[in-house]
Amino acid sequence: MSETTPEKASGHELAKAYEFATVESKWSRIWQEQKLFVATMEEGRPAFSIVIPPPNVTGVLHVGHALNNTMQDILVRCRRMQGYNTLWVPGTDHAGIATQNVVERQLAQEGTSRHDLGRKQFVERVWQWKEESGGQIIKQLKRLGCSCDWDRERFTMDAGLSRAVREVFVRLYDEGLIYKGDYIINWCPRCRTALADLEVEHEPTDGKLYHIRYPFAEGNGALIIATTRPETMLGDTGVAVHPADERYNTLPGKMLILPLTNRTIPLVFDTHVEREFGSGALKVTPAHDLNDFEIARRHNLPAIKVMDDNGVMNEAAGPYAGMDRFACRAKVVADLTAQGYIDKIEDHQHGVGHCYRCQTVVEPTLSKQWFVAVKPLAQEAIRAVREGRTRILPKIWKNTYYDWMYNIRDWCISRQIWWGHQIPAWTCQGCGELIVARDTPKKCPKCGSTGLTQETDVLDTWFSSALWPFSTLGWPDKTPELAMFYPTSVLITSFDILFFWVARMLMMGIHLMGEIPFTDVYLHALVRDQYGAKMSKSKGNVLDPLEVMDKYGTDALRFTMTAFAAQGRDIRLSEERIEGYRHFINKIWNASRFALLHIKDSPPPEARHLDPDRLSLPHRWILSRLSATTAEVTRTLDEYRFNDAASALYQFVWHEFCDWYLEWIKSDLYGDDAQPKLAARRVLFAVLEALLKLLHPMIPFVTEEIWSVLPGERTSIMTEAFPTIRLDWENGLAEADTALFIGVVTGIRNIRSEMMFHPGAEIAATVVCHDPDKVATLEGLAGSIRSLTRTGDLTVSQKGERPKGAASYLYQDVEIFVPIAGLVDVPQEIAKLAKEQAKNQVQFDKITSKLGNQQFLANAPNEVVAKERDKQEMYVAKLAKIRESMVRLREIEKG
RNA sequence: GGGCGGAUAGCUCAGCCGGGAGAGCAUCGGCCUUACAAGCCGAGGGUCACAGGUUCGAUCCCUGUUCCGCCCA
Repeated sequence: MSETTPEKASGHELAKAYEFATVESKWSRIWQEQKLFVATMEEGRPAFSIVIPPPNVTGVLHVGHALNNTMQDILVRCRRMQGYNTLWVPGTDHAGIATQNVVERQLAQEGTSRHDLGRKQFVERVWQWKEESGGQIIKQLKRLGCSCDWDRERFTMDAGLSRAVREVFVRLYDEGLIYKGDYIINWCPRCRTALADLEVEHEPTDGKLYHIRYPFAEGNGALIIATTRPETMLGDTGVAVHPADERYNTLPGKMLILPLTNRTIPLVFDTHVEREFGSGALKVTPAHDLNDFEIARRHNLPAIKVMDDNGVMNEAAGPYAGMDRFACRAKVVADLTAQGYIDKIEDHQHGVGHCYRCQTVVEPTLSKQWFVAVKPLAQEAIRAVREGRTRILPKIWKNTYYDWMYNIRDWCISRQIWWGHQIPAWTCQGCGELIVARDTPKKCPKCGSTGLTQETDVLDTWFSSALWPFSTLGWPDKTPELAMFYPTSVLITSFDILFFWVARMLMMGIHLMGEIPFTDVYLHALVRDQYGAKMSKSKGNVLDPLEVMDKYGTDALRFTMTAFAAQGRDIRLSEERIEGYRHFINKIWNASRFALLHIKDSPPPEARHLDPDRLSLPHRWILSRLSATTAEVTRTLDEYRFNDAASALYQFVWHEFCDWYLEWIKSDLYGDDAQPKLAARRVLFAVLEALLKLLHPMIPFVTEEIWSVLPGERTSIMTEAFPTIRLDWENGLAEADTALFIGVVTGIRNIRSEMMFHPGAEIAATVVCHDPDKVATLEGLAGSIRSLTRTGDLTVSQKGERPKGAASYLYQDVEIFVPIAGLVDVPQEIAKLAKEQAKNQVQFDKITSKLGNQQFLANAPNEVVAKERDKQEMYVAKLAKIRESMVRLREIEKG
């Protein structure tokens, strides 16, 4: 890269206001045209890789994506600048149910349906939709500035990934880890598909608890069972009680009559019955409840399905056949009441499962489905985390991960929809043989029949996402990409898909690659609105990142996200915060404009050759701060403490570089003295370059724009080396001297402000300090102090008395006086000092009693004790000064 | 029912291995000072939820309580 960018502004000037819109679109285009995001694969360089958590192809960018991808981009841009071979793989997820729903809604509007179209045409139609309107989010990620290698964009249904899916399916089937079986699964009657346990959301719902009388088949009396779903009783094949329950232990072998059906069902004893719930007797509906299914298995009870795939009662429900499940519930209750079987009905709150895609109440149903036996895979995945081969961060999530992994149940992976990877299994019409194969078989290997029908179900979308870290790198082929970039360096995602995705990637990666898919997992918070509510369109509290970018600029959004990325559970975002950080972007812009006024004729400095020993205090200080800030940014980013990195930079740029350094060196920059002027220009230039580079990963657009107009031949700032720590620049003495300087300047300004001097008015000031070193330092800085405080006469001395009629300020042991002829309100000054005295006395007493405590002296570390002694000394000096001043003031008061 | 997290300035949140309570925003006062009013200068504001305990010393560690949020069943 040696060419300069064609859009380079002329004359090294920046527009008066930062116009983010044009700048952002310009750089987005140039970065992509120049292929600056394309992964490098050079020998001898360390590798850094991330796979993007693939957003749904139906998705549009929301603030969660903005947060997630900003974090990834920061790391990727930073590592790229640090010289790593860097790859960030982008892509989208086919989102089976969600996408199918979108297209089905379209069809409904056109007055047709997927069934009218047929499977083949429907799937074509979905592809068409995907090509035309899917993947909007990719454009939006580009707008966010994400430096993904866009040439490697993947889709979970593309040819390569589909091949990987088939390969995995066949391998796991051959290993006996995938099987087909009858089992209770969660059924969504609206989507008409099975769901995995994870895809069911339990919501507390107000319902009723129905206590129903089941009469004994022989003799009088009845058992009372309690249920929240009375309609399922039509499928009851038994009643269970706990074997140790004294209420029922005299009843072995009894039969009961199931009301409304007159079926006779047995009473069984099972230790899984909760004795405290209801009457302690449980109706057993094996075809519509997971626990009942397991009880039934233990007692050989049959299963009767009473509902069809639409949630409508079937023939087995007898007279209730054809009724919707909820209508049936009402009718069953009415009939039971009429026939005297209802004991009582109570209000009851319980968790009801809803489909995570459409919120329909899920029905547990007995069904033939495909499953992954995940237990053996989970064991390996647990071990990888236990042994620290994969780190889960923040570590509070480790236990959640273990809990889930230890209690994991087989994963239902078949879905009765059309959009997805059709299961590579065929049934022979001739002999009934089940064939699972990578390539579509021509004939049955057993009987030779060509009458093969493929399984109609498709796989859970998460099955393909679980392969993402290696399928996107070309697996099952052995590619150079896999060799260089697998395992990936870090996965950054939100904690809510720890189970859905992270855990499954770990299982699949370890099993199929023999190696973990990523060394770090960083789980970040969910973004909520300013009141802590989850953002949702129905609540209308959505902050649309696209609107935010239009209004405040992408960098403002990105910096806000970075500043908010603290490790925690949620982030409350409000527009004011974004606005606040837009000001920061603007501040950088303006500071750069100022710098450019002074460096526009300068050649870029060789930072390496800056020798702090030959520079004056402001330069020694800012270089020291620059190195410290570089260290802080580097360290915090290594630890994923994005917010700390952001605040370190915010503090440095605004409050150190702008507020102090720039103001401080103005006298040199505007002065006539050539040597200090040149030094100021060189250091200013070097520091500006460094801070732009430090900021670039967080706010790429504004930094690139400014970079491009700096003097000298410029290529993209992206290709520059990230600043490194300069221990030779770090200078504790310069920092201490500057703290003193700032303390004194602030003191004088404080008096000016308190005494209501006009900001333009010139004043005189006297600074008194017993410490000769400090006096010497301050004398050397007198010129700067005067110009930053508009002071004409400034006296610095080791000994001095409080001038008559002067306002005062105390910075540590430094006394500052500003004479105010006749303006000083003596009683008010005395009151001020009294307050100050009280405050300091409290601190002094605290320290003194601490130092008088033998236990403290014996137990506290020496450095803590020494620190306390220093503080005590400082307070002694400070209190002496206050007393002295008060004496003088009292004398004046008396006249 | 089991588990996890949170409670710190008006708001949103930092606060590492226990050693003088911080930031941003908001507020108040003064300024269009030649990079920036999207700015500058100055100021005020906290019983670190509550009650115990450990310790020379607790916002921090331990126990309990209250409230809020989340996950799993």
